Amino acid sequence: MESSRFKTRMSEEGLKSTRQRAEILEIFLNSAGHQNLGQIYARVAKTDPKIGYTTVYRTLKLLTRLGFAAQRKFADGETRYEPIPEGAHHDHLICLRCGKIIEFEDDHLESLQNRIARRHGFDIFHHRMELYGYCRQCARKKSSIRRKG
Amino acid sequence: MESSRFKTRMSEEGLKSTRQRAEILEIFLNSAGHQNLGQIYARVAKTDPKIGYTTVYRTLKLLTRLGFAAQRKFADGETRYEPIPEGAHHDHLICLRCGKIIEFEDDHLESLQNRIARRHGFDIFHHRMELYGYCRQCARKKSSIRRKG
DNA sequence: TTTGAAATTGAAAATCAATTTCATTTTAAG
DNA sequence: CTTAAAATGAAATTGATTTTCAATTTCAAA
Repeated sequence: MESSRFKTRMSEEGLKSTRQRAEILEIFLNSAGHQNLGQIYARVAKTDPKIGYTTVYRTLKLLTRLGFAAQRKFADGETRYEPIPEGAHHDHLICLRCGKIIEFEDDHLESLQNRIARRHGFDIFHHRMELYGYCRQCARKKSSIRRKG
Repeated sequence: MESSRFKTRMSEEGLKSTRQRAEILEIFLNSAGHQNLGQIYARVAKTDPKIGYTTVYRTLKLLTRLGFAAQRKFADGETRYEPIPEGAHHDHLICLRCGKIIEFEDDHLESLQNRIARRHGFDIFHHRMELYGYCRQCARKKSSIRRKG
């Protein structure tokens, strides 16, 4: 379970386990990925209105530092958090109409990146790749109320 | 010349040509790409201290809307502007040590993106791709004072 | 060339998310 | 238990971006 890994990691860092941190992790992991702080706070507050926004902010920052969460900023400028999945690195497809965010993995992309980096003498640590457009459903409807991006 | 294209476009939009706008475009085009507002304003102010920060801000926004500039936000969160180059779309390699930003084009990348998008039923309008690591010079030195990213 | 409505400018103020402060409370090691 | 260190939460601060507004400038029409 993630919550015990979280406790272990906190202990290792000389940090303390608190009810608030446990609740925030719990809620964060059990809700859809790619939410902003306000959304996460709203969920937390619904469960426990005593927990402050600041604590949610600090806990998400901590989760990010300890590798349980990743902070994402897509082209709309909002800061979102997603639980870090077990598997490999992934990138994102983002629908400009409905806001849907889809994660994908692609080995060819990874190797192509390495080839490009080598060509320019770079030693790559990480990357960011986002594809913006219309998802299948939104491409069908041809209305054009765009969001984000 | 870009400045006359700029005038034409402004006229088309019912906007007015001003000394300030002309100077800002001039300075923007004649300095290195990928600068933030503060840096651009500093250059403008050196040429003409009467021009206000707000005007530089608004003009860069206008240049972006009219397609003369592109706004970029890399992983360090800073907002930068680059002149929009004639040629094809390009992506970025960013050095985490010295901050160097290199533009690159790669057709394979473009076609791979389309393949990925198709696989997920997306219709792609634009994308963002950034590779973060050490440039050749910084990879040689092995010091580790990281910046951005 | 003059006129005047509309647009622009620039300083200051407002906004807004992100972050810090600080008094109080809680945790957990000894 | 004790108690030092850490965490909490409300409020304040920061810093970048954006808006406001009175004064100025542009430019199309007369």
